[in-house]
Amino acid sequence: MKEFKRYTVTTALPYANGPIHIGHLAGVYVPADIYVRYLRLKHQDVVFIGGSDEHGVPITLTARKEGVSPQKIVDRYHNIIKDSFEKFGISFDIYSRTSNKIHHETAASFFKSLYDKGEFIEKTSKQFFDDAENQFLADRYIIGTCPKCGAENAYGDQCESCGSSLSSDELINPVSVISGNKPVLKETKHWYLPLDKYENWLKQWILEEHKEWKTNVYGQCKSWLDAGLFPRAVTRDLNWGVKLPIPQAENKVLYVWFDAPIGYISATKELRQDWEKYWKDSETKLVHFIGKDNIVFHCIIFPAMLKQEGSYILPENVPANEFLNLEGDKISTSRNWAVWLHEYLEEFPNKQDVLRYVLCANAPETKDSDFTWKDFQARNNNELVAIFGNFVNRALVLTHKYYDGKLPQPSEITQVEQEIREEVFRIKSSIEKNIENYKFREALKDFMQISRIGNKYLADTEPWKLIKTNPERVKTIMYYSLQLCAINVILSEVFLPFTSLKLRNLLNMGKTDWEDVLKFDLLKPEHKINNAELLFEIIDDEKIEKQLNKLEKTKKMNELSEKTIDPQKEEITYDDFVKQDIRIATILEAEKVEKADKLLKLLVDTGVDKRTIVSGIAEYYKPEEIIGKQVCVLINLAPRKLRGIESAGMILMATDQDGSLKFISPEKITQNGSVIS
RNA sequence: GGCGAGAUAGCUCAGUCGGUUAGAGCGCAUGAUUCAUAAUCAUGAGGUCGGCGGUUCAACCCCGCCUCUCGCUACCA
Repeated sequence: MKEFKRYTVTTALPYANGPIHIGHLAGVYVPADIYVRYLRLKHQDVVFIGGSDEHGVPITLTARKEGVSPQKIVDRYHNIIKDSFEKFGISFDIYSRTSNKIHHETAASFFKSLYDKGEFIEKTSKQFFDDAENQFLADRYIIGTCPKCGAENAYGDQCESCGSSLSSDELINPVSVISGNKPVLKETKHWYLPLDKYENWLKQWILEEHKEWKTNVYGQCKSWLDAGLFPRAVTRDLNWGVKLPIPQAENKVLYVWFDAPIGYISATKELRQDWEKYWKDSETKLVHFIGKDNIVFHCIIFPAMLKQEGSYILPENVPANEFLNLEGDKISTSRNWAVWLHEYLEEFPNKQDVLRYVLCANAPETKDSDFTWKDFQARNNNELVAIFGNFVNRALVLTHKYYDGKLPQPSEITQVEQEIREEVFRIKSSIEKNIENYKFREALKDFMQISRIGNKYLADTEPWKLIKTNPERVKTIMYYSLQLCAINVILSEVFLPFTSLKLRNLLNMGKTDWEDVLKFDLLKPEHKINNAELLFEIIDDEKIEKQLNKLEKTKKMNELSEKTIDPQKEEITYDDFVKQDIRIATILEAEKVEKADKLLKLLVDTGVDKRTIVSGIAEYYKPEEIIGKQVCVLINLAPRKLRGIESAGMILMATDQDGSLKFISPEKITQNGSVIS
């Protein structure tokens, strides 16, 4: 293992288009915070970097919707997010933002240095342009009729009605969101990062030199690298973002994925004059904490940028987590299926550590995991209250009862105490090993083991009985119990910072560092401790019910909104309608199209002729069960090649509420070629 | 269709290099206990390690095929 002099730890920049929820915390910020708190306790030189990602199209859309400037939007969410992190004790050295001047300068000069080296490819392509507003339109700025489900108001990149991903040139009747005008195609120039050129060294660096990365991360990278990389545009036509520092690039900004990771560097710059040693010295260990959606950016694209720039180090590890579900369903911002941090803070005041504990204990380290309120309650009541809180309380209460709150002078040590010392030694090194290998769930279990040992110690030795027969022995027992509490102060500083502080105050304990864990004299005889106070309180069913009801309500709201029927489209004339030549036809043959999940190749008798039509219905109909079926076919639609097969027409389908497709068939057998009007 | 990750106790998850009887926490059952927030401690029940085949003296682990879940990707007129 290579030894490092210092650490640069970054966390994915949350997108400032909404508040943050437990998924963010569990996947990225809690693990990163544990890692960093641990390093600090070991007196390592570390910078812990976070910040808001404030550019990109969705923010401009929110701004437009609300009729305010994008800066207004990001100011709002940046503050909410920053506040949530602070209140949860995520101990960033700096929480910055990409709308800062220093970031704009850093990102622009990063681009410039790659540009000057000739790293980019320039390409001209045609994109939609709004004449009235005199600007190019991102996919998200174009709406139109979805070519798949016919819903209006589909975005240029995705139809929210049927969920299919689109590209803006597919939309029927595209309209500019900004002016309402029909956009025109116009040439525009962009700069591309030729990732394909870096394939060789990326393969060597990841696949050969970083086999120790988590399997999910390594596998995902291998998948991308094996598939082959392609040049990727680093610029966009937009006026919200980092302006290009080159001439003839009016109204062009850096693509948000290019500027966001540079935000880590800008924030470090903002934090420290000597920032360069955290980014350019090979004795620095760079670690990116992210969610699995970000793997390709942090393992392939950002490293490519850093390496080609020339002066930067590459990440040593990218411990990406999977996703956290909520009560069995995917967390979704747009469907409001989430536990928002700012709401939790209000509804569970002073219980930050409970959530930190639950999210760490059940973190999606190796696969998606599920947050349930029942589990939250159980872990609080059965683990934090019953094991940790209870042990500390027992030790404190007994000390007050027998010794008026002063540590007794221990007498002889027995085999039991010797074994406890050995266990603590073992636990400490296990926590170290687990944290250093990003196994925070295991490390947290190790930590709880201290209190389990304590509870067993008390149950086995029964000081409340011995006090009558062997008071000298009790002194040793209580002394050792309190030392275990003191050890908990140090260990919990990593996982449960608020509780750690509270316990430290209860014990009247001074400064400590990580290695003190092995000392069994952190508290000296005669040392006075404060009155016992509970570290955690039981969470009753009522509180949990309340949360479940809240989610139930959200579910009902969503169902209601999903049941809304698309509004009627704009009026057309009879002439418009009769342009479509729709006929009754019979399916003669049907087979699956190879290497396509959704496609069936059909031979239909339209009455006019027999023709081949490729249709995206394979998920809903098996080829053998539809032969002989009569359907409606739009026969004068311009033919188009699909997967290499010429498709002449379109089978009309009804899209049901769940997105499934159903044939429109005549009620009785009807002559093929019959006109539908 | 291609690729990646996963499937182990009722629940949530560990399982190193192939090696004796597959582990933990929670939950459950029984007992002990009363210092402690009905908390604690001990003991126990509970497993075809997703399915089928193969390699091997020996497979949760390696290989092949299949099923299901999640993700990336192609495809959608």
